[in-house]
Amino acid sequence: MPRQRDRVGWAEPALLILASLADGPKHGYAITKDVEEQTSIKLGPGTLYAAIARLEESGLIAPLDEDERRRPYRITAEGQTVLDDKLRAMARFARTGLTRLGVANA
Amino acid sequence: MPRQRDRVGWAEPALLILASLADGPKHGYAITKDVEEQTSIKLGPGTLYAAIARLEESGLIAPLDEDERRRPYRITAEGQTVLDDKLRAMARFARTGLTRLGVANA
DNA sequence: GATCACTGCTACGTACTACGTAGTATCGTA
DNA sequence: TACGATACTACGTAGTACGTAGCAGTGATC
Repeated sequence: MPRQRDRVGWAEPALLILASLADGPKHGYAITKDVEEQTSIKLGPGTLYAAIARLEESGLIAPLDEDERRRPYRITAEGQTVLDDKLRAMARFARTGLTRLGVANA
Repeated sequence: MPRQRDRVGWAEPALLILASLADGPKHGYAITKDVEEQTSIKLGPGTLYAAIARLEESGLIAPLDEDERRRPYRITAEGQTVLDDKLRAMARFARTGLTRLGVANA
């Protein structure tokens, strides 16, 4: 799916959300803001809440007590494991790619 | 899109292809093999050639002389720029995420 | 005290695209 | 000559990213 400006996306919403929750529990809107700060990627509400629902269904995140205006979520142990795996793979991939590009600091 | 085993994908085919071509020109099948070696991600032909077509259309990769059995491609200067940006963003994101997870080597 | 901006989420439609499977053809090799 | 690897085309399905619109509560400002 055409991501942001060019067609080459590097992270899917689910991963962005997981990484955001790795910092501590947050509700949807706070996740959007955090992701935007960290990555400059703006998740629209449609994208965000759909992805959250799928993550919850997969058991990678879990809902907390909801103050009827906010729906906070936390990352589960399984979510942490998955996230850890993915981030390591990403880091490895990025390092290799930068090396291939001939970038010094890789 | 459900990626591989779990639902949390970390790299889109377009990026995998770009990174593979950063190493030098390759034809489709060789890209599949390279990506699989580097990332354990298997790109089916449908996914692969569709993504290649889009990358070519975007000017991020360009075709080379085709030996009628193989269609080799190279990464363009614009492709290198885009790839460099994405990989740096990925590396930053992965580092931040691992830190948040409390991982030592981040 | 009406308007405006921000917070926070729901609902919905569209189009993209990841993925799998089947099929075609060439080549090497045992 | 039959099998496996190489190399790509064609096609259908369903998942999902993304945008827009809408609704509601909370301030701040004038």
